[in-house]
Amino acid sequence: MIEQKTHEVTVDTVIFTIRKNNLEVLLVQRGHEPFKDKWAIPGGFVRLSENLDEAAKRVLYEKTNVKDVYLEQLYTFGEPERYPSARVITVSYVALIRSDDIELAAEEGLNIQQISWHPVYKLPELAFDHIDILTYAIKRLRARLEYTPIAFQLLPIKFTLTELQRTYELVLATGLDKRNFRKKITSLGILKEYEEFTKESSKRPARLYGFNEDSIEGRKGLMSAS
Amino acid sequence: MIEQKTHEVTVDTVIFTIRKNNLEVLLVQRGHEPFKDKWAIPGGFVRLSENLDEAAKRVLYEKTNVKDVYLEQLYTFGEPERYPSARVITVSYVALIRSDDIELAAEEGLNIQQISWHPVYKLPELAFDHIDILTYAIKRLRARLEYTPIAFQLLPIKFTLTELQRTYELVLATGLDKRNFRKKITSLGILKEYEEFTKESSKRPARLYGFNEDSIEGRKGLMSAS
DNA sequence: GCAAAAGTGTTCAATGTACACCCATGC
DNA sequence: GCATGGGTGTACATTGAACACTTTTGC
Repeated sequence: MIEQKTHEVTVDTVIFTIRKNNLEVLLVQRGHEPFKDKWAIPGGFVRLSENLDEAAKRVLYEKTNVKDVYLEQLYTFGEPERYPSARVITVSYVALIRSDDIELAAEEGLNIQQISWHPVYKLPELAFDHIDILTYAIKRLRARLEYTPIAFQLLPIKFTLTELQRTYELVLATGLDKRNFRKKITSLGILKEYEEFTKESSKRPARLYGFNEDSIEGRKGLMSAS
Repeated sequence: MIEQKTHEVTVDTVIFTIRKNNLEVLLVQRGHEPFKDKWAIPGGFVRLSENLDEAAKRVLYEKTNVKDVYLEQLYTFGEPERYPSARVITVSYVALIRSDDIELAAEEGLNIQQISWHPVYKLPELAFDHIDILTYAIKRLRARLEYTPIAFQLLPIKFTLTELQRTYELVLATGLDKRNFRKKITSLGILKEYEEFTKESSKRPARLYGFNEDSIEGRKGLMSAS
């Protein structure tokens, strides 16, 4: 690589959602070199006036028009050669959003870029070292899910226990026992029952639940495969 | 703050050891402004030719003359005002070293700096946002200790079970039951027994143990308070 | 009345926790 | 012989895992 005077600092945000019965991630298709036409995790330069979290939030908002979502710093990648012809250090983030909140932004600028969702278990070829970032993001997401009530961030405000279980199964890529799942999740005191039921389905209506905001932090582990 | 063209990127490494029956951290006393005379976590700028881990290793080696120690990236701090008059983003690391390996380096340069160990539960006033970094480092260290066989990194190659337990207790800041501790730790298959015993003590000799390198990764949780 | 998803309990195994006494040594 | 830290086992409680049938609805 060419030696130069400064580092560039970017944030890259891995944005997950549950969509079409899949765990999906938002990617942008690059409109120019390097890695033209390859897919990349949305990111951008950190402005001098903003902190890292703010930069990640800004990128997220620019791409999806959502604010106030779950956002967590993941890891900082800084191999000298990770970016061709410049020293770019990237601070990666993980974000979780509810798919019904989303309104995807068209990418401004000269080259019209594709921006779209991809199932995490069936990814296209990615630019830079983004496959490493994404792999690590999935690992972190799984670890978080087993410790903290984070799945709610991926679901609508009101959801059924079956939908919640499905979310766990999609993220953990495993099957879970229905009775054990319900026993465990209800014993945590993080759910509130609504006196409402699903209607649309042509089957037995399911009770709707929500996340109990009071019950903050520090819970014990969840789930194991069945 | 003054707007400027680039970010600076540093690494700061929180170096822990067990010393004098304490969990201690290595700090340098600053010889100049800003924060003259305040204590700081050892750090340095990331060179353009090295990756982040290499930068952290270099800093560690410069201060302590040790190599090949446990080193893990912690978190990246990037508040615009965290550093006066410049935008400095720091990638923090945690390192664990065996106190008997250490040979503290005198700091080169114009101002002679103090470099010394401090008990983590009795710290001096720190420069910048270093108290935040250190607080987070302790949190991470505790979490790691409960999941992975990391305590060995803080002990001599050969150690007694009492020393190992003491290490857990110092890091977790809690008391542990001797029998339960021994039952648990020996059941993990990560220890090897030596046919050697302590001699120096004026009490009953204790068997020495070592870390079994074969038993790699992915173990279950450890310990809880008694 | 039947197809389809919702809902519900018990048994067993594994793990965690509490707890007290004898042992080997140096002095 | 005594002071000091080393070393050991059992009973109970909690948690996790396996497993199958009844209920409610729309058609």
